[in-house]
Amino acid sequence: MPELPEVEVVRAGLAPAVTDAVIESATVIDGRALTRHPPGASDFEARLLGRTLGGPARRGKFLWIPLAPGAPGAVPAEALVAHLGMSGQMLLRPSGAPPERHERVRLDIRHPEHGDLAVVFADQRTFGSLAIDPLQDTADARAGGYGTDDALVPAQVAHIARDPLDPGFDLRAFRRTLEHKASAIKRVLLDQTVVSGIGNIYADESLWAARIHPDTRASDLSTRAVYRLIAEVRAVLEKAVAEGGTSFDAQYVNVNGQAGYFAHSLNAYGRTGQPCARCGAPIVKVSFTNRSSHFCPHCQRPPRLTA
DNA sequence: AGCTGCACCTGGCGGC
DNA sequence: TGCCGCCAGGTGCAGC
Repeated sequence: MPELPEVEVVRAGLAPAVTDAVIESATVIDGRALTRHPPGASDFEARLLGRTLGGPARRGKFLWIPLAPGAPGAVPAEALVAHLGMSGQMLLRPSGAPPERHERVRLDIRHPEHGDLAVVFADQRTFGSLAIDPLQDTADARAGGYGTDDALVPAQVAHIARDPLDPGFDLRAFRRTLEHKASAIKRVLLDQTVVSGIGNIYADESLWAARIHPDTRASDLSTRAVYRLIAEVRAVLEKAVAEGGTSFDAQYVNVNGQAGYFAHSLNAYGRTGQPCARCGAPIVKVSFTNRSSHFCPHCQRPPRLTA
C-alpha cells in the first residue's frame, strides 16, 4: 500500500486497535523485514516485549507507533517505524489466526477494550520494513506528522519532507525549492525530501489535473502553476483517502484485507490508450527513470525547448 | 552539490 | 502447456 492515501488508510485502521495495547509477543518470521533495524531480529523482539503502544502517526509514506516509556506521562523516547515499500501490508487478525501469505513479522497484542489481536506485517517483495527508532525533536517544533500532537519524529524519518496534507507543510518554501530545481517536475514530485507522500500513481494524477506535462523543468513553472499543482495534489490525495486508496490487485488492502476504490477515479495512471476525460485524446504512456508516466498529450503540453 | 541510474525482491501476465 | 522477459504502488545510494 505504498503512497500517502494507502498508508493513511492503514494508519487510521490501526489506530483504534493498537492505541493503549500491550505487546504480549513479537515474532520475526523473515529477517529481511528488518533492513531498517540493523541490530536484528532478536533485539527487535526483545525490545518490543511488554511495551505499550501509542497512537499511530504518519509522515508521507512512513508510519510510526510511539512506544510508551516506563514512567507514566513521560515523553516517548522511541517508536516502532514501518515503511510498506511496494507491497507491504499491516493486517489486523484475531489472536492465533493462521499465517498470512508472505507474513514477515507478527505482534500479538492485548488491548484493554478489544482484547487479544494479532498485528501482521506481510510483504511480498520485501522492500518494506519495520524498525525501532529513537524519536527526536522536529526541526520546526511543529507536530511530527499526521495523527500526533508531539513535535517528535523517528530519526530515520527526519530527512523526509512534510507531505501536502500536513498543516506544517510550507507552500512558499516548496515553491522556492522548485525555483532551483533543473529536474523534471515529475521527478521532483517523487523526491520525498522535497515533498513526501506522492508516488507514481498520484504524481501522474496530480499532473493530469493541473494540466502540467511531467517533463516540464520544475524551475520553469510559474508561481501560479506551482500553487495550482499543489492544490490538485491535495485534492487527489484527499479524494483517494476518502475512497480507501487505490487497489489494483490483492496486494493493496486495508488492515482488514479490503480493497480501496480509487482505481475507478483514475484519469491518467494505467489508462494508456483510453480517452482523456477532458478532451478525448488517448492517454499516452512513456518510459521514465525505470518506470512510466501517463499523461494526456493534448491537455498536458510538452515543455517548450529552452536554450 | 546536484542529479541520474540502478540495485534491491517476488510474482503475475502476455507472447512465443 | 511451458518458459522467458517484462512489468509493478518505493527508497537509498553509487557514481558521474
